[in-house]
Amino acid sequence: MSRELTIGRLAHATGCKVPTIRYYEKIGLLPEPRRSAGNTRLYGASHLARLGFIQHCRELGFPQAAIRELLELSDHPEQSCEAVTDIARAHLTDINRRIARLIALKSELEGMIENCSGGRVEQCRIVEALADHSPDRI
Amino acid sequence: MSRELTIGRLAHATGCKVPTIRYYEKIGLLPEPRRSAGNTRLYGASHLARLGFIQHCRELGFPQAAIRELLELSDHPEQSCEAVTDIARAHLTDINRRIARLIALKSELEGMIENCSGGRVEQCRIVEALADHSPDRI
DNA sequence: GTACGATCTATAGCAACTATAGAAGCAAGG
DNA sequence: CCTTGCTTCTATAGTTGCTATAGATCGTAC
Repeated sequence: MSRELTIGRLAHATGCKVPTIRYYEKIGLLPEPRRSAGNTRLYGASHLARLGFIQHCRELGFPQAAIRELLELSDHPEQSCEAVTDIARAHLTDINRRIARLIALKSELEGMIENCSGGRVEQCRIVEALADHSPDRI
Repeated sequence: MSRELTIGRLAHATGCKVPTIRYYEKIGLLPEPRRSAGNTRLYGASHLARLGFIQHCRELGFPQAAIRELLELSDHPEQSCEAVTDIARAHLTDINRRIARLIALKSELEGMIENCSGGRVEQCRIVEALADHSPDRI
């Protein structure tokens, strides 16, 4: 009769795995839901929304600490949203750093692969390049 | 009188941290070195080279399993280097995937930040966007 | 009533380290 | 010779973000 969800149904509704939901509860991202007589977790609409929020943050790559702050902020709608943009901007900076690094790796790897003519490991330019380690090469 | 290195000197020579060197030994990437009378690890030139190889692989983002294979291959120089290029190419594919994903995240984040006019959390477009979770949005 | 799935708890594992605690070694100065 | 102080040693726990496992119990359908 109730519209409450068991953990399995919540998982199905959000695409989040069951152990992950329990994990989010354990680390305090998701509040503990009420339990049925038989000790089964029962979730309401607020849990569904909050888990959706968490998932979207995770998909965007926000670390747990940032998600914790964002949830805290969204729980206090009367505050200024400056802190929210700060978190988002910090994350954006981090993403840009990671992109730059990956692009550098990409070209180094491509160069290595290109130079390899496909003989024996003995003459392999990839192995050679990997072995040639000078600390400030990158 | 010997040119052997203690773990600290090896760390200094490679820029790798001392616990990391012991960790690489524990997981079998670096062979166990001989010990002094007082049980101190003593490394030779081959360890230096191998650690350099490992570090370069790590800098390029190769996962442990790939490094293990690459080391194995470089220990057998008479084999064909096809397996080496396979590993490198697989890693390149992975890097490209990660770049694509990060660029997508970057634009989503940028869009969210741009839309935020900086009022209260209540009206914050970032929080709103995060709360709006539809599974195939990404 | 019984069989099957879902749920429960607690624990261990993954990558790839880093940090900590407490003991023991080693080199140089007084 | 002995102390001071740095290294090194081992073993263990913590990090992030989960995933997997074991064994017990619950809920439901037949």
